[in-house]
Amino acid sequence: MSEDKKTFYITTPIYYPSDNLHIGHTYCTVMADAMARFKRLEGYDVRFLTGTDEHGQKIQEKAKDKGVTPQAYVDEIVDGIKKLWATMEISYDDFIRTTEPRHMKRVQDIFMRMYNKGDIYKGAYEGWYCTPCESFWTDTQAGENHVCPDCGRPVQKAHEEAYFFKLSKYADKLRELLKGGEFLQPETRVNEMIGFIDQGLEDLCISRSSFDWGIPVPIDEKHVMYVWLDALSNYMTALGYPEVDDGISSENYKKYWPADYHLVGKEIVRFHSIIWPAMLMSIEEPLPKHVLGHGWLLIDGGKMSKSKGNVVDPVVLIDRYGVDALKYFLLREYTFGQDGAFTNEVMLNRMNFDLANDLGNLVSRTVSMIEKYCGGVVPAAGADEGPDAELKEMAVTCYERVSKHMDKFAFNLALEEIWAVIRRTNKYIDETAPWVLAKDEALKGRLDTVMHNLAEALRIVSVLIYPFMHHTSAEIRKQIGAEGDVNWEDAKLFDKMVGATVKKGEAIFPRLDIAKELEELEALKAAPVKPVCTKELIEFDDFEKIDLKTGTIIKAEKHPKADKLLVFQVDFGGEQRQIISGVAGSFKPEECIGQKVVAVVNLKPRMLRGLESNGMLLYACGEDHSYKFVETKADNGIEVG
RNA sequence: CGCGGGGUGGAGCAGCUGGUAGCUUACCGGGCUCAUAACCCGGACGUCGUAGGUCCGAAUCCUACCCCCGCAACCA
Repeated sequence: MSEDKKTFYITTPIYYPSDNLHIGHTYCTVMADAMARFKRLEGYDVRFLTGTDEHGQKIQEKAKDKGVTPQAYVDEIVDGIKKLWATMEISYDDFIRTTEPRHMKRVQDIFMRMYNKGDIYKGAYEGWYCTPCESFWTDTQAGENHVCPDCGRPVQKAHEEAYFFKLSKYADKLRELLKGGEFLQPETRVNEMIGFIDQGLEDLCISRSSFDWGIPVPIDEKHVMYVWLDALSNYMTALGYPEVDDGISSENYKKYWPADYHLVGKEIVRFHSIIWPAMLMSIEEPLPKHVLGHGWLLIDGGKMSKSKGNVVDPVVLIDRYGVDALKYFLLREYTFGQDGAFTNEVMLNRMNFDLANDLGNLVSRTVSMIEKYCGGVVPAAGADEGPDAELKEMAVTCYERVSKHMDKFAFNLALEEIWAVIRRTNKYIDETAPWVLAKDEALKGRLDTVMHNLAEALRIVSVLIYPFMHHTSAEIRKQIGAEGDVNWEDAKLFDKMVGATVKKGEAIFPRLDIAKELEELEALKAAPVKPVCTKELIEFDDFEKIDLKTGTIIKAEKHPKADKLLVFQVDFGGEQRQIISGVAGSFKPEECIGQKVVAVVNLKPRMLRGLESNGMLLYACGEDHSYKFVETKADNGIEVG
């Protein structure tokens, strides 16, 4: 029997353990977990994979800064990630780490398959090199000013020998794949990807020799593989593909590949819908059925980032509100594929209104009444009356609506349907007014029917919410006395509870004092103490070389050919200069006029998009690129030192 | 003309394979007392960014424009 079960293979991205995970990673993993649990409940043979992508320059550097080996560095962070998933009871079947031998050997094998196919060639990769840091940077990383993102010093254009994958060769097939309409969702991403292909695919650089924390290229020991092959192939290597001589069977590959769904963030949709299928085309293996790009959780209207200090730590929220409340909120509040605003207030509102008021309170009042009116035992029902039929109908058909939404990963709508049943049940209590029935012995039969229906409705709810909140499901079942394991088929029935013994327990979701919680959450996120000095020490002579002078901006305008640049004319009391700054995001030109400033005036002149900049204005610069002028009260042209 | 997303009652969102706008919350009024000051009912509040167009009919399709926000080869 179980041999014939339909399989369902779902993956999350493998996360990059350069820092601890935040709520965004949790969001993605929670969705995958809910889907995996749902499919298991529906009877599928589910394989759920998550893991970590542990190689690369950034991790090598972080480890170096910390004075540990890269392996030791990632081990510690991965340990934290696994603990987080354990706390949240993420039901993954396998956790793959790209530093594991089972993965590395297989990636090398995949490389060789592509190489032997003639899809990999040696070429030169062009980029920017920072000699003091010995780091290689891409065009984007070096930015318009061509400086090292790390130390801020100028970088030189440089060539690095590297291996390339003939991505361009697959452009037509990829376009066809995307136009098929089934592969990539949501659909809005499809046009984006086709547009990207249409502007011309370049071959992909897949190796690096400027760092060595990676999987060695099998045919050239000077190189390690760049993220593409290394990370993307995890989805197969974890299943034991390809067969290599290490005793791990590829049975799982035969069974579960191709993947049903790769769940990914919108920023890596491109890699999963272009590079990944191209790789698979090269090694002639089946393509995943679907790539799903989910949206981001935005904080204060912007992306969460460490430098802004607005990273939301899931551990804090779990400690305070519990795993289920957090999962419910994440799944209920946001629409798959779209960005959503995360605020503590939105979260606490959901927890209070939906969980405490609607569900928690319903459980509480139901169990209390059955104890009070029926001696704690769920009675048999009499004939339907009044709203009985409507309640039953809504409850026993809810699974259909939930399934329909889950097929589209519309977790929010699935939960909304379940909550419609919960609300209907609350309403049912009002309509039937059991406390009135209880006063008249002649109405005992009717009272029993109502109590029975309430217990059944709650039992169905306990089944339906299982994939999303299995603890809550269990707690409800305990309180209403539902026996046995959760079974999807039971969501279709309305007569399982007669004779069950209810037992009032703690409130499953205590009501929160939102104002107080908001205050405490705010206090918790008190900014971590940052060291004042973040750069290497310099000699006094080095400092002496910098010529700082005061001045006043007398003219300001946008750079005609650049979005981020403002062109200032600055008066230094005698001499007037043109200085360009990348601060268009922080100021409007007109509001800068008359601004007193401090400038470095012995910086070598530099052309910026066709206009010369003669010096540099000083700003207090937030890491999120919000600038504030360093002001002075001195007259123009005064030496600063 | 770089690419993309979005602009819907006070707030946050859904609707967008076209047929006179829906959900949660807040607000006002009422009901109930089994329950976690919860629950239930009713009400007010929107010319669906702007201007055109297609159509018997558009928030939903087309065109132009305005305003926010991301991305521009690796931060879910």
